[in-house]
Amino acid sequence: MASMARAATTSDAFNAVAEPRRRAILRFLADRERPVGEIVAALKLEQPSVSKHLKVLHEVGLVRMRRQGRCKLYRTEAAALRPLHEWTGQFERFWRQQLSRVKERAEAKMEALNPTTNPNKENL
Amino acid sequence: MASMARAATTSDAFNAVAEPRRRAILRFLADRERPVGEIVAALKLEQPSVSKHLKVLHEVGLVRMRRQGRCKLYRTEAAALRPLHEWTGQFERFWRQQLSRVKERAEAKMEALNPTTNPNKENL
DNA sequence: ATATTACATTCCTATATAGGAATATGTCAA
DNA sequence: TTGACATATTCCTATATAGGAATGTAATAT
Repeated sequence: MASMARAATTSDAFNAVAEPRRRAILRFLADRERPVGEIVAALKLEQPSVSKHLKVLHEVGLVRMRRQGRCKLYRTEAAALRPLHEWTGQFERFWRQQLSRVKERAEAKMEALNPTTNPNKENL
Repeated sequence: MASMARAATTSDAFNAVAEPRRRAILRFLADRERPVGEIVAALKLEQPSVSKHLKVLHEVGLVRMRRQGRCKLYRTEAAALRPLHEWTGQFERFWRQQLSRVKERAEAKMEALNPTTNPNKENL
C-alpha cells in the first residue's frame, strides 16, 4: 500500500499495452469480435492466459465484451488507443527534424564531394 | 531465469514508456538537451530516481547522452518513439469507423425525430 | 591534494505481475 | 438432471521493478 513497486497493468492503457501478447490480442480483435477460443487457437496461447490478458484489457477499456450463448465475444475498443497515438504524436515533429537534419548533412556532404551531379538540387 | 514474471522495463520502448515519470522526462527532454539537475528541479523528483529512469530510457534508446564537463546532457531520441506511434496508428481506421458509425446513428435518430430541420443533410 | 558539484549505483523492501496447474463458474443440449 | 463446452478464477512461484537512504564516482575549482 505504501510504495508501489511498479504501476499495475490495469492502471492505464500504456501499461496494458506494454505486454506483447496483449498487443497481439488487440490486433487480432481489431476488425471484428471473436470468442476467446479463437484467440487461443490463433495466437497459440493457453486459455487461462488469454482470459487473464482479456481481463486486463477490459479493465482499462481496450476491449469490449458481449455474451452470446456460451461464448463471450471480445472486440478491440480502438478509441481507447487514441490517447497513446496522440501522446507519441507529440514527438513526430522532433523525429522529422532529426531526419531532415540528417538528410541536409548528407546532401551537404554529397555536394562537397561532387558539386555538379546532385540530381535533387533545386537550381538544376 | 525460467518464467519471466513481467517484461523488463528495459526490454523495449513500450515497457519503458509505461511509467508516467519516464513519459514526463521524455517530454521535458524533447526539444533540447538538459542536465540531470534540471530534470530533478523541473519535475520535482529525487535525483537517484531520475538517474534510474534515465538509465532505463537510455538502454532502450529513448534518450541520448553527452558529457559536458561535470554535467551529463540528456535529450530525447524522438525517432525511437516512432514504432509506438505506428503501432497505435494501425488502429486509427477502426476508431474512425466507430466514430462515423456513432455519428450516423445519431443523425439517423435526429432525422427520425425531426425530418425537416437537420442542417447537415446533403439534400437540403 | 582537497573540497565541491553533479550524477550513478547499491542495498533493502513492498508490490505487481505472468505463467502453469488445477479448479470453479456459467450456459446450453439432451 | 446430467453432461459437455467455453471461460474465468485461484493458488503458487520466480521475477522485476520503483522508491528511499546511503554511498560511490567522475570532473572541476581552489
